[in-house]
Amino acid sequence: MDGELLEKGYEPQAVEARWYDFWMEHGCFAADPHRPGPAFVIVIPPPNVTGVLHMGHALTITIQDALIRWRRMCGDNTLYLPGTDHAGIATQMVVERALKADEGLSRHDLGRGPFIERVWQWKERHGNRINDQLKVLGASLDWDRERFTMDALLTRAVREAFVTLHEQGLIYRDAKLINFCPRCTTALSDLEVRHEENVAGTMWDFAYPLEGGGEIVVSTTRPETMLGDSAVAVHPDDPRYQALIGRRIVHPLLSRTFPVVGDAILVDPAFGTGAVKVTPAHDFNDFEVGRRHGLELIPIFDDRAVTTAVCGAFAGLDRDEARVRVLAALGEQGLLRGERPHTMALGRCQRCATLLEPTLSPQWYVRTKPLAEQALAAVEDGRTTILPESQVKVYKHWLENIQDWCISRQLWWGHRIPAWYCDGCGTCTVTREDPPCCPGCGGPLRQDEDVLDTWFSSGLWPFSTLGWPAQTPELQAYYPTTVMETGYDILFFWVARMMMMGLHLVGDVPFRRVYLHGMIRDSRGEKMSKTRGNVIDPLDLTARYGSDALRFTLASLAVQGRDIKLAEEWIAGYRAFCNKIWNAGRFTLGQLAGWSRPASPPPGLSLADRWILGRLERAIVAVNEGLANFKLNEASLAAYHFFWHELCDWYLEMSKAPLYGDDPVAQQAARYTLCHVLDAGLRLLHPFMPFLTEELWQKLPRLPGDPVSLMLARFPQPGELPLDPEAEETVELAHEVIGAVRAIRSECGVPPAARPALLIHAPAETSRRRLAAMHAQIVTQARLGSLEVAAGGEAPRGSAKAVVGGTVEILLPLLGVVDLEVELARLHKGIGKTEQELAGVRKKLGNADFLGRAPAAVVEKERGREQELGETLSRLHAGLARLQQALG
RNA sequence: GGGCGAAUAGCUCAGUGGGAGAGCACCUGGCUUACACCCAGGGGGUCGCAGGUUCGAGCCCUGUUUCGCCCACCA
Repeated sequence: MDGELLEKGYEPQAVEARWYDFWMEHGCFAADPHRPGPAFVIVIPPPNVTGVLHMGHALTITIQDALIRWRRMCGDNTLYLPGTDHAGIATQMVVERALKADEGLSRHDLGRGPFIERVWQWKERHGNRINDQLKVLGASLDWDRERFTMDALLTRAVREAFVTLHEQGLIYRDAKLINFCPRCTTALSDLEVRHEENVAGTMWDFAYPLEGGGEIVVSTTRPETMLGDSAVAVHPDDPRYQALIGRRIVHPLLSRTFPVVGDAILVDPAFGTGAVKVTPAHDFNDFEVGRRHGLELIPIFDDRAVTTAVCGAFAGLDRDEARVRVLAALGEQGLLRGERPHTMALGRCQRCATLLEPTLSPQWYVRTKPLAEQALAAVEDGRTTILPESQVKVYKHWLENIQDWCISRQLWWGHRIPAWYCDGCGTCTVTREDPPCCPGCGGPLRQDEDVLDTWFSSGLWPFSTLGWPAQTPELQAYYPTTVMETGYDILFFWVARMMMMGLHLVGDVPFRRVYLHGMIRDSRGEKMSKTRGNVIDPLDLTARYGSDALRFTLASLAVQGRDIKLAEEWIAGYRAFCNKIWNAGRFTLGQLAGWSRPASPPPGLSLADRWILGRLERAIVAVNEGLANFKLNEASLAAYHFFWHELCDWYLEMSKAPLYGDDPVAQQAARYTLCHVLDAGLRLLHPFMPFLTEELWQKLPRLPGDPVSLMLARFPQPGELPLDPEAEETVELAHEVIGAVRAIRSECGVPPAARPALLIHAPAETSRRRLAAMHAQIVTQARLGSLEVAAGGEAPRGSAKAVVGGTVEILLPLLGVVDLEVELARLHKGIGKTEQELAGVRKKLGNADFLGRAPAAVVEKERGREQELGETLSRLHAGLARLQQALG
């Protein structure tokens, strides 16, 4: 010990700044696939390269890093692998915006190649900001293994996956209806559609004239799509319309005709007019009707949802204009039959909120059914388990009803689809290596313009990052990974797809365990969003409270399956806890200055020493169990409770007597214990607050063989400390006595400076022995002038009374010190409470059914309570009588 | 239309069959030589509602109300 003094108050900024580089320099994060020991692997859910740290990241990092640090300290061969996602559409939009703002150019002005070059430049300059932010949080990631989904290595994996699936017939190209965003001008998968419910809209009725006279009235929320109608459907059994099936309708605004068809699947005769206009090229249901009846597909919108030439006089209009003009034209012709308010559901673009247009377009798809079956089986047979368990149902339901996955996007930034078309012979070539010419006719080729859905490459992440398709040592040592920790919001987007891809391509599950954390909300439970203005910035919090406090807060609030309502007061509270730890460290280091730490316990451990070691053992069990079961709240709170309310509140105070005293044996024992429990406490807390614990641990006296960093030190394991029930009972008794005296002092208003004489009557010899052993501690902690313990006798006149454990009487003389009336009221209250409790117990014991059917142990326990409460009560009554005597 | 979750102290939440808990807030008293980011003491709850199972229910079952989320192609 160099005698260096700590600052009085804890300043997280200074402490937290100094350790990350230290850990890096000493290679503390580095994984080695050849190392012995069970593997424990977490690959980070890759944040977007464009991303800035938000609360969700802070939570995910807190949980993952706590698990990784814990297992690393337990001796596992850990790998925590970092990396980022190229995030196709998001990144492209960011760079496009910057391009527009800085140079007034669109991506089309630049052209594809130069634009992609710009995105790379942007990524190099601004892209990895989030990595530095992860370091601020203390994430113990192995940066030498950092990956990016567009790296050459991962691009190779994407190519391998695509070609393999294509060869197996699991990737195909087809022209069908797809959700298309007219603003992003790209197709989207079903998952990227944001469903908006209960939108206030309008339902219009209008009449279609029938060829040869008559009309049929249809209802619609999208009148403009009538420009693309190719049928009106009615129910085949509907007597109103049966006769009309097969007749033709004359399009009132365009020069064409189309039929009335009977379709029992689409049409509900009870809804609206019972006749439905059919637009096969812009509605998913109508598309199916079109297939069933061989109807014409008439796309009326281009990829920006502007009406095309087929709309004749209505060409060149956006969707809203087209609606207005069509309604006007129908009105002029006297065909409008009414309108009414109607609530409906709409699909919007997840990214830009634009109303999606179902559009007919050729896209690439993954045939998901066979993949989903494997993913389902792996969860059913337990190769992968999902926590919280409630999410298993959600996972299964989605996979059981899965639709084919549209993986092509009309973007520039992303993995280009490895398909080449020959305009000469019309073939499509999909290969691992770029083909120089058409393998069919030798003619020139053009590559598919589209890129892959970002989630396609994300789906390969657990193995592409480990070198797949090459059989690397990493893949062999670390696949399947151990835990996939992420938010439940991307269960379908990501988790389910990794399961499908990993099982199919690598042949084993990508992870043994899925742990899905909840969403972070504001203190009122609302989603954080820029528009609401309720976003809490984790970096702002770390700046003001420290990363340790933020991490500890998130860990303590992380209850399985629940969203987290985050209020700043929590963080402030755990900031105070950091200060508490700091000061406990300060005290300890002050006491241990110049002391050399023995490797094994010295003789003469006091009761207090043995007691705190017992409490430590229980904390060790709870923290390990909590972490093992992904109950971070239980683990962190167990460590918190031990450190503050057992170590600081009681042990530190009790240790002062031997530490300050002149008995060298007692002093040595106290120093040893103090050092040991603080060390162990820091280890238990380290997964949650890595910086502060490292700072203090580094200053503690070292043992030979100690590693360079706390993060490499051994995590306390259950069963290494002997339990000492006698010490625990003795100290607990003393605590109860001290608590009773303090309560009397406080409630009766005994002046703080007063040092009253305490008399204890304890009929049991065991109690007297225990109290004698704790004599000095009781005197100090209860601030007494003297303490006398006797088997029994007369209570001093005018004393306050409390009873501990049924028979131990606490007698504190108050005559002439305070108003005895106050004590009288206090006693009455205590008696009332005890009576109430006793009545409850007696009621139970008076029930024959309870005696007959409850387990013997439970009955025995209640009998014990009855006796203790009864004894307490009679002693309190005696005290009351005596007090009334003194008053009367 | 299905599925899921929540409802416990003023607030935020733990507590999966036997004595209602934590943190914050509140009240009282204390600058006691680690810490006022602290210490000690205290007040405060018919555990959403109604039934049921059980010797015993905050916890299990049924129904119900309110709130939230997810999934779903009703014009």
